[in-house]
Amino acid sequence: MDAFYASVEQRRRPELRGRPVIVGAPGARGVVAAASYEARVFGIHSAMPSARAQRLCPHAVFVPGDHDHYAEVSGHLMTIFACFTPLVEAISLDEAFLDVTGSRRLHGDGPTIGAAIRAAVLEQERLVCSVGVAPSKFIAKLASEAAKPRIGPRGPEAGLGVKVVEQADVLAFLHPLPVQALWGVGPKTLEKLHRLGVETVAELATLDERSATAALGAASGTHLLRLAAGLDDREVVPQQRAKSIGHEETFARDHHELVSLQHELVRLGDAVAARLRGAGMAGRTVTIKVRFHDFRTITRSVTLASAVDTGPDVVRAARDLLDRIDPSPGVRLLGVHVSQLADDRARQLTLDDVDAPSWDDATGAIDAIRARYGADAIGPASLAEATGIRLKRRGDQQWGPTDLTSR
DNA sequence: TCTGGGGTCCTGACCCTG
DNA sequence: TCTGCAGGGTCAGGACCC
Repeated sequence: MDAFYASVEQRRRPELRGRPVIVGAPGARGVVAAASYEARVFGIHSAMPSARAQRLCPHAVFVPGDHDHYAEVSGHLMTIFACFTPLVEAISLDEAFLDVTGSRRLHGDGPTIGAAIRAAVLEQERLVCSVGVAPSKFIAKLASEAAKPRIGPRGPEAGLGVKVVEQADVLAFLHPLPVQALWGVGPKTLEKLHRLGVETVAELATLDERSATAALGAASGTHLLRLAAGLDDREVVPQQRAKSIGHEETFARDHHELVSLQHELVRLGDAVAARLRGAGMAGRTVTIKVRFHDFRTITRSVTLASAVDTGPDVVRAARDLLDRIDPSPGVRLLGVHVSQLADDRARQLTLDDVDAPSWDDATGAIDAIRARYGADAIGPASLAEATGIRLKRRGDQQWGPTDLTSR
């Protein structure tokens, strides 16, 4: 999808159409989640600090993110895609790979299907998307980038909409691209490649395997060499299961004391546990992430004897890890993640589970109350302060703190 | 100039076990 | 009983993606 979050906001608020729109949190610690093409004219792009975006375009409209709504729209899009093939692999809310090999008899060749998908998305969702048609996932991804609108000297310019790269044209398409176009080449890898004198994909393709793996590591080096040669045999895999679930939050003000961090930990841990139960999963490894004032980031994890999915269990494990951290330099971010996920029916019972009533009974009741009255209707007693309970949940502002005075 | 949040994957160090 | 080794699991950090 093109500028997905911003386009969705412009769709539901017509007064924003044609104006520079930035989805994200304004303020010192916010970043841009998405920018409309009108905002991109000013050099604004996603992941840019909001403060800088505001300087570049003071009249841009900042819109707080609404993850729940984007997820709902994403569901509609995936339903459209599924009309063309059952092999749909969603890679984010606004991108998906479709294997249409078996759909050609019914719907036509790749370019025909690509054009039909664009038309269906425009007609049913009033949103614009770009399609890459190619023999492999990674070339299709690059082709879709090439099909997107771009910023010209006179503002946003329409893109191709559908870009087709036939098997015979793969190398001609791929090799002139800058090496950072490859998936897996970020700032660090780019720096290493530049040290080897590699600027383009063609130059990477001429590198011998020993030099590549020595500079980039065995897995990364081999992988990038294959991509540079146009080789990618990864299949489209529908409905991949999540491997971890977590929440993290940057605070409007740094925390210097363990007590206040413990409160945040309860809030985050309870939210993660609720999502685990919502997904019907439980996890064995609990990880906390702490980012200090100077941006130094550490993680601490523990693997439990059995998988957990209740707030108290997740928080207990996370709190043991947090208690070993010295927050006095100032903590700007705290996160709680659970991994090594398994179906919660596979959860192993412990002696604690024999006692009645169990936390299973309580969490079932908590989930039922939240389903009926909202996520804030019930929460851990330790959070019920004078300010009231405020639970972190998916759909909350996700791109930075909203209010520098709220905490 | 200041760097979010939700993820995945890889690497290396370390420990335990056979 | 001690030592060396290989393999697997855990832990921590880093890089990358959208």
